[in-house]
Amino acid sequence: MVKRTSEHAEETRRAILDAARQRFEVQGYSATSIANIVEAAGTTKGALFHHFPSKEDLFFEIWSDIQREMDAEAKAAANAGRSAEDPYAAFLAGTRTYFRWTTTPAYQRIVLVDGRSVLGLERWQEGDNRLGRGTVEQGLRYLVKKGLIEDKGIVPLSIMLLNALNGAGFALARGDHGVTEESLFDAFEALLRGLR
Amino acid sequence: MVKRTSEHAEETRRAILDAARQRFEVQGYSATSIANIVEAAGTTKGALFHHFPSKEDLFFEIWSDIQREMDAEAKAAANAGRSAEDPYAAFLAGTRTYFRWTTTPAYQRIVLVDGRSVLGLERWQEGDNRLGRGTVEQGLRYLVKKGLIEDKGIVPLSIMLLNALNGAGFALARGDHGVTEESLFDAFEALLRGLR
DNA sequence: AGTTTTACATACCACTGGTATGATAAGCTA
DNA sequence: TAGCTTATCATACCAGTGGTATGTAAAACT
Repeated sequence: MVKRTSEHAEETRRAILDAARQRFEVQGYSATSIANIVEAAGTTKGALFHHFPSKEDLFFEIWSDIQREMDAEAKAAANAGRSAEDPYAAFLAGTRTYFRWTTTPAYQRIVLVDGRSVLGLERWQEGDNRLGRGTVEQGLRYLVKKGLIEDKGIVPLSIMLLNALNGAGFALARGDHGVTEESLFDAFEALLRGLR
Repeated sequence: MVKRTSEHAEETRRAILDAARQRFEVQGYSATSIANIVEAAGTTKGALFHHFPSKEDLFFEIWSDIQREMDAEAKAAANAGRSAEDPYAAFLAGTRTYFRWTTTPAYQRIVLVDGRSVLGLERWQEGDNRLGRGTVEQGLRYLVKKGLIEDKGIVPLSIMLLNALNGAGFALARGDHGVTEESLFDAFEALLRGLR
């Protein structure tokens, strides 16, 4: 006998989201079937398609969740990292948090690898601009205000710095020869401070 | 009546590669079915699976071809761009060629988007290191030799610069607000020259 | 001339994401 | 409370997928 209260429906929804997130993270999107997900979630295809219009939409919701979590954490780190002595400190604290995220399997697999191919350019751009990049841009504007960076080309700069960190995260996770978290972040800091 | 000479076999193989490359470029990997490819190539599944062990292997061969073409062109541009006055010139010429490639649908869709998810981390890393990044590293070492850059952290730097260009290519292709080829490459040049 | 190998073509297979249809409990209205 | 609607699933089914097994004719080789 199955319950049909709205609270229980929310439980089902969460179970599906959690199971899918875990599978997407370790197996990737295409290797994870709907049957896989509902089995792990202890429910059926009917429930999944009742709560989500398609596998792609389910993925998008998980993708958005992760992006939001990352963004909130990075912003918090930036705020906590403010320093009277070094105006770069807040920005660097935020980017370091982001960098750490790019080394996690969840962020790599779901956001950086599969996100690009599953969601089209359009939705990817939307989320990308609103979250990660917007935060970097904000940080750069602060540095401009402090007179540490020229104010032309902030958008191009934010694009490049963010992607530089993405690549660094992968290199670290792959264990590329001759890279450590510190050496990577040192290089990033050198790039940033070189702009003065 | 079908010919069975080895030359004709090579034609068939090429027809499959060409058809697949075109479809992968405009539709992406997962939206392109084997049936699609063999229809466009004017042959059958039997022929495709005779020449390629799997759809993934077929993709890998196309991916490798594109990477090689790009790398050869970038190296040629770097050689042609050498200048007695500006030691950065050769490096910038090479990276600009790479940047142009990152704005093409073929490179974006096949190498930067689908390549990451279709091939695993392993094969992706292998190709990435051997081609694109190796070339950047080589260029950076030259700048070090000229005394323009500190010699610590060349590997991290090459990782970041290459990925910075990747992101720039996407931003340009997507028509992100406030980005042009020149503004992007100016920002890149600023990052590089800031390392002095 | 006879045998093996190459180069396909065709028929099938388990499985995929998605849909249509049921079914039952909860909520809502009169 | 009776009767109707809606939310929440469950099940049966579908066209299409990548891949395999089998068939077949031409070429190459002995």
